[in-house]
Amino acid sequence: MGGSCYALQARRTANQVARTYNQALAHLSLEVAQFSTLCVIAAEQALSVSDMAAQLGVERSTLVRNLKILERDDLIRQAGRDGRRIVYRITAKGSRLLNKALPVWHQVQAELGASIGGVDGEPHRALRALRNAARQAASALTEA
Amino acid sequence: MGGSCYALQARRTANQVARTYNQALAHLSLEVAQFSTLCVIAAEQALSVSDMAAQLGVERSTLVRNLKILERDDLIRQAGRDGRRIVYRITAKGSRLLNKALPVWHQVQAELGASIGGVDGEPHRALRALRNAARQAASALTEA
DNA sequence: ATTCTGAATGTGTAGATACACACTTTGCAA
DNA sequence: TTGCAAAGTGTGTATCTACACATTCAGAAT
Repeated sequence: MGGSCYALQARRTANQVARTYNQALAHLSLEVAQFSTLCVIAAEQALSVSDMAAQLGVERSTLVRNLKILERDDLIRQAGRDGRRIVYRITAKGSRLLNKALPVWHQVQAELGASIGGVDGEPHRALRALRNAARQAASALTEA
Repeated sequence: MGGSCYALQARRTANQVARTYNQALAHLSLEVAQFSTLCVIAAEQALSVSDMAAQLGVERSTLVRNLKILERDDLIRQAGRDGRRIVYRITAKGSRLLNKALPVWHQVQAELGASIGGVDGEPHRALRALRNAARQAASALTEA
């Protein structure tokens, strides 16, 4: 019964996938959540914290704590404010780390893709579909 | 680039799905992770903590902390040891809460299923495929 | 100029996650 | 019987997550 819960299935999958990346990235003392955040900041889109949170799919307050850790480790820094917006930029140290992490990330991506075997974008589609369904369901349930 | 990361996609999806369930369960002060754990214990399979952890797809040490919270809230209790194994059982309070949570859970499941639209088991298959791929990839990368 | 509204960010608190390490018990082997 | 290896469980530490609430600031209305 509980085993068919979408939340449990999704969490199990996310945990296992994250563990796979984290094991590969461990020697760099970098977790995949931090890697993703670094990638967004390195893209130099000058996003606000709120926009980054939306792009990463995490709560804004969650991202604030994660950014503090990256800043503490000197991987990113605040690059002034754009009005109320705070813009972060990647540091030289962050760029070096990201450059070391990228080939590792590519390797895991390739390994995962190979294990899945099917079309490359297929899991992405399934995940996005489930995510969107969850958003819709949340709205539907809130109204009721 | 980072946006195509399987880990990010899986995490975003898991977070969004969990949020949907959690919002629906909020009035019971129950989170979906706790709900899943309660379901496993209510099944009365007399599992060890390690086996439960495997079934739930979380680290054993993670489950230990989660069980402590359920025990603190008087929803489960230790039902003696079977050799080295510790067996937990659901309490009367836990059963009452679970009975209140089940219809909510069913509603969210139904809402999610409707939003997905396709065959019911389809997201489960996609999630399981990705999970297994991650396990395989982890093994492959560890050997290398 | 003052007030007010809303946007953007930060904090308190609490749970979820996991790696590394430590402890306890069991069963087997010398 | 004693010692040891493995199974099972617990703890230290750190990160990730998010809701509720607080704070700060820009721009608009009066």
